[in-house]
Formats: sequence, structure tokens, C-alpha cells
Amino acid sequence: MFRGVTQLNLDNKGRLAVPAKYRDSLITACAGHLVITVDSPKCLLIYPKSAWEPIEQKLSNLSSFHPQIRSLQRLLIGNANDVEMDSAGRILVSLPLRQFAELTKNVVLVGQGAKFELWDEEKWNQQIQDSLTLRNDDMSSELYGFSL
Amino acid sequence: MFRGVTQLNLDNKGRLAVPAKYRDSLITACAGHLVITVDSPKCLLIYPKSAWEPIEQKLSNLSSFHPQIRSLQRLLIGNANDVEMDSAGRILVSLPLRQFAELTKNVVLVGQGAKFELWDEEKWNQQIQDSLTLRNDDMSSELYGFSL
DNA sequence: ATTAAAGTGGGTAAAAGTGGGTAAAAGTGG
DNA sequence: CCACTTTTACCCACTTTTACCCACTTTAAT
Repeated sequence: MFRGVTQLNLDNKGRLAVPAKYRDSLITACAGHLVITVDSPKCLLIYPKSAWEPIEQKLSNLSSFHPQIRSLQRLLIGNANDVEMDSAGRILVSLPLRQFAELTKNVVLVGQGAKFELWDEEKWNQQIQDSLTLRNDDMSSELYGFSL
Repeated sequence: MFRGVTQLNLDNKGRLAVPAKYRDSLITACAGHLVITVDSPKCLLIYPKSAWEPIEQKLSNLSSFHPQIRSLQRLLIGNANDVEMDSAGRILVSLPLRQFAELTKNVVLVGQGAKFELWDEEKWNQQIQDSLTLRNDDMSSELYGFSL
């Protein structure tokens, strides 16, 4: 279970150092093999490869004659990049993915259970502000009764 | 059941000393393992890990295709930091969390039953003033019939 | 086929962050 | 007021991350 936000910097090649606290469990879970794909809105998802493959399988098995499903398949599978943590714990985020998520040098890695999200830091902060506003305004019926 | 307000100071690394009166029950309840996450408005929630995990589970089980739910999942799970009380009873509040809650050196820890809230001292005082005003003005129907 | 440009693997010194400790100051109970 | 406990505010030492560099491979241009 990955959780927590970490502020990180991309180096000049678009690599980030996976925070040390996650490395051991990523080595254990997937020998450092990860998959990066895109998500809405403008962020990236980073999965242990072993966690990604069932999702990809499930997506592939959906009917590809349905235009929306085809779009989703193109989006998620088409953009999925395999990466491997190097000996310094770094992974490379490719240029197309960085462009998709509009990443600058300062990014945030966000633990989300079985996967991570990767955001440009400014966009993350903006999105958090939006979430707080949302929380105070219009609440989904599924959330009524939910308390912290 | 945690209750009471304690004024505390963050050290130069953003650590606070958990008040001694809570330490034993935190050792008993969760072996000193806590989870810190964010809450609206600008404050932090501190849970015994054992109290947090059902909440995270419940939140994870909500549908992640609903944009509002996704936002909340990002907010709460994404920001949830695992911390452990050290031998001096300190816990580290990470920089992103301190930034979120706009914490300065002076903070207040507020017992809230099964969890704590952590506030910047000035913001706490401001919020208390606002609450007193609210109490005299517009009351939620849920509070009618509620007496101290 | 050759050359230049771009991309990437790997390494690491310096900077930043953090774990752990504790003397001094402050708070509390008797 | 004294004795003890707790908290504060720092310090040492170690780990982690940043920001670069060298060298090689791949791609693009000629």
C-alpha cells in the first residue's frame, strides 16, 4: 500500500529518483519493473508491472468495437511505457509522457494504494485546492455518511 | 478517546513531541504508528494507524471513475503519511503536509476522539473565533437538541 | 557511408533531509 | 520552593536526493 506525497525533482533527462521508502517494496513486488501510463486529468500513473498487467489484460478483453472503449485502450495501453529502476533508484519518464502531464522540473509523486500518481507540482497544488473547494460545495451522494 | 488542546512547537526539522499524556495509549493502540493526512480547512488529521486503515479501505472501495471521489481519494490517501513515534516521543510532519496546513513553529494538537487535528496556532485561534460567531448565528439542524 | 545531434545508462560530489541524542528551559505536583 | 517530568532547541552522524558529468548508443541529416 503506497501512500503519501513526495516532492521530487526531474533531472535534465527527465528521470526521477524513486523515494527510498518505496524502493524495497518495489524491488520485492516487481523487481523494480514499473509501467507508466497517462490519466485524466493531466497526470501520470505509475504501476508495479505486476499490478499493471491484469489491468491491461482486462482492458484488452473489453470489446474493441465500442468507440469509447477503443479510445480508452488507445489512451492507456498506447501510452504505457515500461521502465526499470536503475542502481541509483531512478526511473526515466519519457518526453511524450512528460509533455502529456505538462511536467516541469518540480513534480510530486502521490501514493495511491497499489499505484502512484505523478503530477506537476503546480498542477497538483491547484488540483488540491479544487478538491478542497469541491468538498465544501457539492457532495456526491456516495460520500454522505462518510466521516473521517 | 483523545481530547484537549495542547500548544506545541515544531523543531527545525518539522518534528513535534507527542504530549506525554497520550503516549502510553498510542503505544498500546498502535505501537506508536500513526498516519497524518490533510483536512479542510487547512489542518492535518493524525490517526493511530489502526484507526486510519479502515477509513482508507472504505475510501479505496469507492468507485474511482467518479471525478469527485477520485479527487477525495487523491486528497486523503495521497496525502497520508506514515510516521512512527521515536524514543523521545517525536513524530515528523513532512514538508508537504506542513505547507498544506501552513504550519509555523507554533502549532496546536487537538484531541478529537479517535484522532487528533493539528493546526497552526494562529489559524486555530482564528477558527475558534469563527466558531463562536457561528454558534450565535446560523446553527445546523443536527446541533439543535445538542447540549453540553 | 559518414557525421552530427539527441537520447540514455551509469556514476557521484555536494546539498539537503532525517534519525537519534541530550542539555537546558519550562511546566507541574507536592 | 523543591524535585521531578516534559518539552524545546539544538547537535552529530548518517542517508537520501539533487544536479551534474562521462561515455556510449541511437537517430537524423548530409
